Amino acid sequence: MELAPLATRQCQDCPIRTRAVCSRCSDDELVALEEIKFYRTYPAGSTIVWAGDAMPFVASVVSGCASLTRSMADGRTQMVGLLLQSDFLGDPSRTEARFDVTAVSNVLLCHFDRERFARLTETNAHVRGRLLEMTLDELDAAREWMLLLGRKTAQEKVASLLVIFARRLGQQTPDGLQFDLPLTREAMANYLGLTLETVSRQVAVLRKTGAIRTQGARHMLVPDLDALLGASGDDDDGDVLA
Amino acid sequence: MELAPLATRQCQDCPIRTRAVCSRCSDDELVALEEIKFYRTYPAGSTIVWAGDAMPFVASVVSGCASLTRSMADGRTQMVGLLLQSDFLGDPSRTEARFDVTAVSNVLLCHFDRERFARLTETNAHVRGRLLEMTLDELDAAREWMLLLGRKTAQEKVASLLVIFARRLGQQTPDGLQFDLPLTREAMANYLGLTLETVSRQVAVLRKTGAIRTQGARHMLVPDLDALLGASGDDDDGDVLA
DNA sequence: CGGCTCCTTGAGAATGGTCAAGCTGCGTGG
DNA sequence: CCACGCAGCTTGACCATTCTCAAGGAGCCG
Repeated sequence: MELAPLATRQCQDCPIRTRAVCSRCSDDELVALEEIKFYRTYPAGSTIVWAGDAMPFVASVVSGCASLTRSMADGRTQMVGLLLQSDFLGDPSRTEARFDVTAVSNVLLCHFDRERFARLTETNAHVRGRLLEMTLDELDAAREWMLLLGRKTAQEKVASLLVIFARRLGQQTPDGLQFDLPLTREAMANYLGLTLETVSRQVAVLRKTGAIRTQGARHMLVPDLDALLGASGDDDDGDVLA
Repeated sequence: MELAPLATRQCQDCPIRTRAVCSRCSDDELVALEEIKFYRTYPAGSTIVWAGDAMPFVASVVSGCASLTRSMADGRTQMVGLLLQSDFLGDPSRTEARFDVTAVSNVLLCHFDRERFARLTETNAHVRGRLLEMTLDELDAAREWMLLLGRKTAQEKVASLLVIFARRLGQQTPDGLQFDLPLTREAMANYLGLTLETVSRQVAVLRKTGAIRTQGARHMLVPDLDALLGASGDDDDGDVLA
């Protein structure tokens, strides 16, 4: 994974160059960003920030998968966002994190000092425009997720999540779309507003009805995405997730 | 309510001048906005846009209350946003509405032609900056709401909603905070991911425990906001709603 | 005084949660 | 190289919260 030492990586070679917050920048704008950026890796399971902590940076996800979660005093927790490659973390104008951010898999972040980044957005229309666009997309995705949380059955919830992963991570094979689940049953439950037992049972049901086939707990094969979509309650493809 | 004929209203006199998307604009920037704005009223219950419709405008809510809802094919619906005074409706870069927008009470909107507004945000840093800020706030609120939908009990959900209204609409009186609910039981249910019967029963429970007093179905008195907050499951005030 | 819409309340059903036991796969250390 | 231990997963039995269906009350307007 470490193609070049992190400290010397150039923006031009960046794998998320075309999709991240910097995607519209010209070469000389990149130079300004390059000056305030720094990379850091987080091992799977580690916490990137705690809700309420000072948030000295914003960042782009270069690789890996991180989750945003919100918890109640008695321990109930809800995942409120999933950050994948090229997604943006943080709010330039907010000094405190509002959610726990956790590395689900090993994560590589491209950080920017928050204050300097905020000042840069004052003058750099490309960054600010792209950030606005990404934020609006995330807002739509969050609202779509509210429909799932408020109105879908356990069966539909699990099917919906599998559809998302099938679309974003799935490899086409003769037998159908194949992928490895990045989340544990517990993390899935936290995303779906269910218990891990219910998730496990509903995966079993989907397997019995033939909507999916499995190899171990994590490896999934979707022979017919439309069948799975049917089980998800999304008639047409009202798309979900940032 | 109609202090001056709508067509002649000046931005300087606007009740939402200090909080809306235009709040940071200088006087000459307002002139540019004034040129592309137009007012329109929507009676309570009417639909402002349907999901999937062309969206030729964006707008600020000058007065009243509107809801964003998302529905499934079989009729299950979930409210995904509530727009109150000074909130912004629409996405300058999106040509189609992604949600049904409905007037809950009589609503007055200050519209801007979407394309011309989008062009204006290219050059006007104050508008774009404020829009980004408002969008990030809404994203936070949507995520807070996901915790409610996914993890709170019916009791906590109803209490949480009443806390929001008490804070945003409540008038302080010797007996406590007083306000009129802008939503029907059904609309509350659609916001909370419950049925209207469950909402009705939980309001009854809150009345019996003394957390609220009522006069008719809609008028509420909250003698002790902290007691209601306790019932909402928010220990400290992890704030909700934009 | 109807005839609405909105709200309340009850009885029974069902979805999903809780508690509990045991399985699987993997890494570590004897 | 095998045994142990642990994290993650599955499955079962039972239970509780919330939903569904149903009937009726309150307030408002014509």
